[in-house]
Amino acid sequence: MANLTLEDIAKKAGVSRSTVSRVVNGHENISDGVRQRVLKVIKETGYRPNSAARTLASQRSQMIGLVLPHSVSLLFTDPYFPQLLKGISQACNQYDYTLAFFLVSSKKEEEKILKRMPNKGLLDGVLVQSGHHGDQGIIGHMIDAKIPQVVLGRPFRSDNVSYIDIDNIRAAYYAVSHLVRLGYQRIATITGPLESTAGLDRLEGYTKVIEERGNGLHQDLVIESDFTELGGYYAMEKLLQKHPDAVFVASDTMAMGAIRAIKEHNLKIPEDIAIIGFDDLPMRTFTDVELTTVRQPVIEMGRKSVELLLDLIENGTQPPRHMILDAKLVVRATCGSIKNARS
Amino acid sequence: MANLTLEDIAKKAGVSRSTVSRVVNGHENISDGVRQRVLKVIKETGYRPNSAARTLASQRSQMIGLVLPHSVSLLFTDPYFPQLLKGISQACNQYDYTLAFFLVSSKKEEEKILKRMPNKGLLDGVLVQSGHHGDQGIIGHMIDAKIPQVVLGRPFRSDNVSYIDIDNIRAAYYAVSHLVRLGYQRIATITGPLESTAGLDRLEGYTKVIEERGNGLHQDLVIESDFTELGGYYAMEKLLQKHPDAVFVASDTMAMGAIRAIKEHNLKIPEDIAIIGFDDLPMRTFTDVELTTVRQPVIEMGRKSVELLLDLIENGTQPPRHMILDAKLVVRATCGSIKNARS
DNA sequence: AATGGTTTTGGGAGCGCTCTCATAATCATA
DNA sequence: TATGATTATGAGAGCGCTCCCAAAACCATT
Repeated sequence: MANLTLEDIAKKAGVSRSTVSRVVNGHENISDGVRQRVLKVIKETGYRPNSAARTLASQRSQMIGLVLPHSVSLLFTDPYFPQLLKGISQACNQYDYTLAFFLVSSKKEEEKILKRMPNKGLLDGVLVQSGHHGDQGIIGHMIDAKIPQVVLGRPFRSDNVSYIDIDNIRAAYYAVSHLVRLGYQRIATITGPLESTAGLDRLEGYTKVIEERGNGLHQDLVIESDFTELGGYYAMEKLLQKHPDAVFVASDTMAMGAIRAIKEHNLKIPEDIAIIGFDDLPMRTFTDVELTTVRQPVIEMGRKSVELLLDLIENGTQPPRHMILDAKLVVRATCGSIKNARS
Repeated sequence: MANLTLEDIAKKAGVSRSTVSRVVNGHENISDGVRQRVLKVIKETGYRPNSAARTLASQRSQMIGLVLPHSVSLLFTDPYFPQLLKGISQACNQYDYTLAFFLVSSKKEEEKILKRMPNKGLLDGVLVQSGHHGDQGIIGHMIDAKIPQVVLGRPFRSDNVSYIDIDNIRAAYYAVSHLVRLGYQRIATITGPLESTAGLDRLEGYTKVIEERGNGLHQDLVIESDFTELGGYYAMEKLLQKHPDAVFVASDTMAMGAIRAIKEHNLKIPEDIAIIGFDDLPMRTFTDVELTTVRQPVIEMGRKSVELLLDLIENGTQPPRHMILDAKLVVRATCGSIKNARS
């Protein structure tokens, strides 16, 4: 009963190995009688095909990798990742692919992983979380190794690579416009790290609105931070000295830190300072803040990235494709209402 | 340059396939000259061994699976999982194993995954997150398929399975004892789901302390919940009617909910109600609460579980092993001090 | 120089599957 | 019933590696 092979099943069913293979893989042109007989033997014996042999013969592993580079491993406790993983997992399960997970927590690990990954017969393709300068190494490595690849988040050099992302510039533009529309005058921003495209683009959206408004862009209302709660806290501490009446914070996690700083100064949200975040993570799981924020469709992004990658695997790498998903502003309590802003 | 095989390298280096294989796998008894020559060719050509062929020939995939069953997929946004994943990943990287990730988000997915996983040549072993009744199916499946397995968290039937966990009874006992020592009189508890061993054991630790104290166990100070923030919130809402002066909450996430409820009633922590949580998750990333809690060594648990599994894979499954790690009480602000409790 | 022991190398037989090609069975049509 | 077209099945050649066994090369003895 231990480890049956196709050949064993074939013998028991009185057919050839090829025929059993056809049944297992659901090919056509099998007479019904034979199929039933083979299926019966398979069920009785509990036969499971050997994945490695399959991979070797077919040159397809039915497995894709997800790489979270060093630059994001620090942020890994952010609820963004469980969501992403959920979307990716669901798609993998749906399409019968196995997901190999690579969390790179140090430069040393990166080397090891990069050595192991391009092995033929291991992965059919990879998803790489990106957005940071430091990730170009991994992305380039995959290109060199000719492994089909989809990058999550626009990478810095995107001309020869497929990626999926939202339009961060537009989303930020829309969020900040909302603050303008509500009548806020001194609108500040806490940005993500500016070695990330997300950080850069969200700042660009902000800048665009402020410049269009025509009152001029105050550099001291712009503070770069790092997508962490603590970073948001310190950035807000500094910002409070400049007395903004609204802040566009480039991530929900940083927004939590900013809110903590504001509360410590006994200021009220949104009465004294309005806040808009970015991500729409399930923060309410941990806090009671009704954060106005930009919703990133994280789970959907995970799903779509898998679908895009599988398409790339099936149909060759043709010109790289760029998939931009919609983000939308979710208005809750922290941005205040028009009435409030005017009073 | 495309896909070189051992044979190609052998030809280029003027040796046999076997010799190249020996060099690649770091075997001994290779003359230095030959080794250098082969290594040089490998470097020049960028040769990478074919994983599938290796697996097929050696009957080892160097890959382990991590299964998060349906019962935990709902809790997956809990920061517990990123931490666990981090520990597991690090160990996998260290020992040159690849991690296959299976998040089961529905019964239907479970079937598919269980069909795929026991394939020979896919996984050398699996880690199964557990603690719930519902997971016995998956655990049993692995036993039947004779796949080496380590369960994360004591499963309900643990006699024929290896697992790793902390001593939840002792940890809870210790935490509640601390509250007693501080002088609290009406100590309540919000439990985890009682179809989980963790929920059950933490309640048992609580019960033991209360009974030993001799004032009797008040059933209305015990409320079962579900490890979510919202669950903690509602449980606390109910509990507040019974006027406890301290609450042992069986998870940090629930504690956050409980704290939210307490604040809404304008009660002070710890002056009016003391709180002890469980997990020591990086909650301070999201809130400013200085939560007294029981630290689970989650990352270490991840690491150790991999080591245990690899040991099982190497040395056969012998009698199942049970590894119990230490948890310890981390005293912060929410449990109050002796002074405070007496005043 | 012959003997026996130790390293180092090569050859071959799989591992269990897929996939093409050839053959056999079946069917429809004249 | 013979003919060709169609469908169902089998045989064989790999996929690229590991690992055992035998042969060759090397080494130190006597």
